[in-house]
Amino acid sequence: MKTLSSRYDPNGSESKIYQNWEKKGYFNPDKIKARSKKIFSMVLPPPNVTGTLHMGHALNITIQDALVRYHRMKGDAAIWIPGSDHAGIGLQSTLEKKLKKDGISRFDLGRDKFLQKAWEWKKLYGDIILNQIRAMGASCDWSRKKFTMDEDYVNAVETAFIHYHKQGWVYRGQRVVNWCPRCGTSISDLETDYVAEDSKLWHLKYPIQDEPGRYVVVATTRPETMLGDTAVAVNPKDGRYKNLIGRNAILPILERAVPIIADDSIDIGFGTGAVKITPAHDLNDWQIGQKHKLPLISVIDERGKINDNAPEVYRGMKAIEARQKIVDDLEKIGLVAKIEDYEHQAPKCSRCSAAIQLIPSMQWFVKMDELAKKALQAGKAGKVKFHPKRWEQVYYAWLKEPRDWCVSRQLWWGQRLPVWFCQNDPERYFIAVEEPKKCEICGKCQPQRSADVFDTWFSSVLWPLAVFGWPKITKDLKKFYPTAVLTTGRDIINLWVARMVFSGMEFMGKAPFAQVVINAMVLTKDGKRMSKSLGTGIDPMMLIEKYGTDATRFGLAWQVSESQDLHFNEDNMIAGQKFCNKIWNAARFVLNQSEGEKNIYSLVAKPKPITVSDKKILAALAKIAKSTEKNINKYAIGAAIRDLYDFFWHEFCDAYIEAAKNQIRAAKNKTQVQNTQKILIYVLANSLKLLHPFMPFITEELWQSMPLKNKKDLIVESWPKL
RNA sequence: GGGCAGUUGGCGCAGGGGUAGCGCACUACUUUGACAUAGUAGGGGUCACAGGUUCAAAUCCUGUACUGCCCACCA
Repeated sequence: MKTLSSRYDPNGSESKIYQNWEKKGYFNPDKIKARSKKIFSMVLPPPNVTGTLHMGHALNITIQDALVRYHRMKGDAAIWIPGSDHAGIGLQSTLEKKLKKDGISRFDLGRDKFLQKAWEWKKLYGDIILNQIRAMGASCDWSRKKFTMDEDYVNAVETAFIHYHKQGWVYRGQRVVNWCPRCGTSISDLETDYVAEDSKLWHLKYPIQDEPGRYVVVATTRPETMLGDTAVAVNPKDGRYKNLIGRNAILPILERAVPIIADDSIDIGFGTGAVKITPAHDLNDWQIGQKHKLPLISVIDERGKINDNAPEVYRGMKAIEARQKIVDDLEKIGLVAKIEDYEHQAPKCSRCSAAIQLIPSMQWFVKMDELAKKALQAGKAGKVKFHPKRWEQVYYAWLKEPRDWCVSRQLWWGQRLPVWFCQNDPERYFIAVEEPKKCEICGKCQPQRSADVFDTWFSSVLWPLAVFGWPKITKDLKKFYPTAVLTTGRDIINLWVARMVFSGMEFMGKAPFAQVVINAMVLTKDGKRMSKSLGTGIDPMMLIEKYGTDATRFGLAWQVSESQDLHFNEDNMIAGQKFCNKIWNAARFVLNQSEGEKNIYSLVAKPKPITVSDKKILAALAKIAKSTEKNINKYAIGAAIRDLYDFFWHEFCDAYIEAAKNQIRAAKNKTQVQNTQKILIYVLANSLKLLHPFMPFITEELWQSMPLKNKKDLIVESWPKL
């Protein structure tokens, strides 16, 4: 083994080893013979093609790859499907930001040209991402990779929508939605971040009609919405206002009369106990408006500006500008009773951070009642289990009271709704996948397809079905659905996981995965969120170049514990690098012992211990094999790798290898020497197997040099049974 | 406002009713035929705080403080 240098260098060998695995088809279970009847299937949560992979992805890939490699070695038909997500609003807003730097808006380009640019972006980043996944050593089946806008995937999306439509769960309606004026689209509650902002609570005096000098004082954080007020509401139990109920207040400036109504939902203790009601621009007010049949006066448009329903002086102003002007104008006429400092939770677009406006808008919805019930039942029946268990609370909390799902977005990048509007009667529409030859409404016109696209998640939630060919009942779908385990971040339990469960239940009658593993979140060393914009992000590729893939994977896995977020520390990659070196050199020593001898040892027969050290190391090996398996089955990969480290470094290298040197020196005959050598080979070989799921490259490389009989590549070797 | 986590040596973390552990960093010695990205030996912690249960608490219970995350339409 003179060819092995005393330092392990990952850079030369990793990509060659990966190519060899891929070439031999090991990632595709159709190409290798399963040794067990079990099937282990998994889908990679598809990364967004918005940018490159981050440490969170790296951790997730490390964990998943360890799982799939373990099961492959167990002899299961193991499959792991890779792919990527078109990330509707995410990519569109990223691309628009980039265009803006060149002074171009998407409207300057037009839909077709913009989409062309989006596809170029997708190609560029999609390829980068796929190469990153490879560099991580991920043993996923590239022959089956998917993208959420592949032709067959779009078909799956449309099929799902039409199915919901046939069930009567799809409806179109005007609702107050979160609207991002920058992205120009509705966004969901889940895409809205609330940011604490120092603001004011303005107490405004609304004169009572026919009673000069009397006022009702309302408290608001958004005075500009006063332009669209259609009522003032008080709690019916509130003694202060009892005699005002049923009368009218006059909106100042506008001189418009609005009724004073009673509603139980009003909190007597907050502000003044009287609330201005703006059904068009507030969710709560919308509901009150529905209940009391109040008119809807929209005063803010889709660009976040005051529209023509407002007095001329305010028209065209941004909402925030109008706010100041209205307060000034009211102060001039003495109708501001009080201004309090107030910390307001201001809604922001989670994609672009623009201030969200609530505006009424025509959108498409999917009713959640039946679907949420299915996901809830799947959980309660134990068909979907969370690790750690406590995350199921998040899942249940949301499913208990889900809002109907607004599935339409006013974006360009995405799958378009299969909805067609009649040109002669634009309020009427029908649903069809293919471009219709004639209008199903009037029979004459050439109907126009809706410009809306689906919410990104509408397609993402079909991932575990669509990657296997659904809606076609393919061989893959039959064989690999449902998957075994989903590993993902806690931030998308509701957005993605819960909805995948009901999609699977609805379309396949089975939950799409039995286990959900919620990974630790990778934070900076100081516990801050890693983000490119803050400059706190770390590129996993940089670590791979610096330390090698195995060391990077080791460093990540080493830091993982079940319950904790992970404060990323690069020192752990150094530990990984050192560990690789340790494995390398231990192997060098062991292989030197058997120099010149090839293909002589068999792992089938366990060697006989002679000395106390022999006994100890064989017992320790049996123990670590058992605990590693147990840890993997519990998804405790951090515990698994930490125990393996201790075993290999301390019990094998520090204790046994040192003892072996003495044993060989002190041996009375050749048999005794050979027995020690045999144990060294045996323990090393099995250690390489146990380490392989976590550190695939160095273990495979060393395995190639092992003097073993009937050896296969390590990736498809059998998991040790000791 | 509700919920969930965390608080253990300088840093990052594991453990978990009965002499406090790991990696990195630190100190001393060692280039001996696997490895100086190493070995041997060592220094360093009243396990956030206050009560309680117990023969025994870092570990279980209650409360407090701080940190972080999630959920929620409080105008």
